[in-house]
Amino acid sequence: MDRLRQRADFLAVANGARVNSGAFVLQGRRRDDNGPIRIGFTVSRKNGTATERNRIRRRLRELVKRLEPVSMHAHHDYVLVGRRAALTSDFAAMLDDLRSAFRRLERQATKSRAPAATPIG
RNA sequence: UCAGUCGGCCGGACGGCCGCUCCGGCAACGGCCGAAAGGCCGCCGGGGAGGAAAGUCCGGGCUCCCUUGACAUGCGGUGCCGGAUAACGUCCGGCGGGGGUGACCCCAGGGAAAGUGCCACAGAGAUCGAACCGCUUCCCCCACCCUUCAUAGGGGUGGGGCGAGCAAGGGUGAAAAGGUGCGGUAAGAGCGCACCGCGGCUCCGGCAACGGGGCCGGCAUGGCAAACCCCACCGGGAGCAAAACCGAAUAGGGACGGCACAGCGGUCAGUUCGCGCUCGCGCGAUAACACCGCGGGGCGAUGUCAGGCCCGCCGUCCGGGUAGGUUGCUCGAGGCAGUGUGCAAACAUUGUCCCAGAGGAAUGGCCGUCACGUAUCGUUCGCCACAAGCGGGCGGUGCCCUACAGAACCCGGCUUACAGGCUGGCUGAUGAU
RNA sequence: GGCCACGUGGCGGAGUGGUUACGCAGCGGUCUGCAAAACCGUUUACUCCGGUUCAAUUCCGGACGUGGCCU
Repeated sequence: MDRLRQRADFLAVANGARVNSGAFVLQGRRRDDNGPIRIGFTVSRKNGTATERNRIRRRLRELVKRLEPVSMHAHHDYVLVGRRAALTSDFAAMLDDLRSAFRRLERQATKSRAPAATPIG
């Protein structure tokens, strides 16, 4: 699993499907190549000072690490947008939220996109 | 003991599980790629946020641009004196002014007798000083009183007017032209005197800012320069998203080659071709270059008008350059300890250490134990006759489970934020000896 | 990360060392059968903390906030 680093990639994922949750927003997009899963994190200036933003991003990163890899699909890009609630929310509860968010994202993707784009993995 | 003041330092500790990043090792082991050199993953060892990393307010290094140097002008900054420093608006020592009983704190603290400007309202007057009320007085007029039997005359008191003198007092104001006291005068006034203040000259101390003394001047010179300005000193501009190297895709530029000939109308055309017949006339068609007219798209900071310039497709090569990558990137005016010089800031020297280098951005996530703090409950001890109250110890529980805050090229400062704790000097008050 | 600019009523927006215009909005009134429009009156402000000055929204320093540019 790679990290998303280019600005263009982030913008592309932002146009894909999205799912809101209490502490974060999950965005996802299928890529048309054979690369690995890539995930990026976005925490904007509105969420607090640099220290608080760092902490939000680290907790989100830890969530993804703990997540079962089955939840994510190969050659997809994902972006987690941090919210201020991620600073103080209970860690186990956030993990459950992330699992359900991935399931909802998958349903949304199959529904909104052309039927040819069947989920893989 | 209480209150205060000025510094210095720290800013959780230990452990478990799972991770991130950089450097080194791959001599050994496992896996993958590769013909090999070797690379990657696992593995082993080590490093991994701050006192402010912050604000970006100053000063440097470094890089590019410009001048390719010096001076002047302009613009910006600094501003008691001396020192420290690579430099500074920083720091240290001193001077002056202000505040505090004191330790100590605060001050952009050069020039207002070079010039210009401003000083609202109020007030008579706000800057080559002034005279509203007022004070004094010569003369004139009026009223009353005294003198006289009465008038005149004379004297007195009060009021008014003109002129002269004055600036004490009142009033206005942030500020009114030295202040206080005594003398002096018609009333007053530096008019005279003493002290204080101010200015000039001079002597002494000090590198200097400045301080102390003497003599002289009767006093002139209101404030604002964080208003313009004058004087002295300093400063070229931009910033690591600087800059250097490598370098896709797309568009565009240049060269070469190939393919096309491509807006419409006219001229070209008294041409050429075809047809007809009354045989020199009629009808129809007529390419390119070039020229003319009309028109389409694009271009100049904008609008209108006029004018100008440019205009197709494919391939190969060349140069610039974007995304992206690599470098810049951490050994430095470096930290710690000792010694010496100096009141100090600091400097010199010796020894020792290597101490973050990320790049949508690592240094973490989840827990446990302990310490600290705080709230509350229980218990116990001291002060007290008891109670209440105050203070302390122990235990349980809850909260915070730590404040402010996250390197982004690197240093020296300043400023701002900060739970809690440790520690040193000094001052005042009170008590005891 | 770096470099700039700006903070004036509820909103927009001038201005200046001496009691802050103007427009819209709000409130009250006149007019009207009731409204609208018009007219009259009226409430509300210089981001905060220090300094200079007799006096600061203005000048100086600091803090906080907002916006823009390089990317």
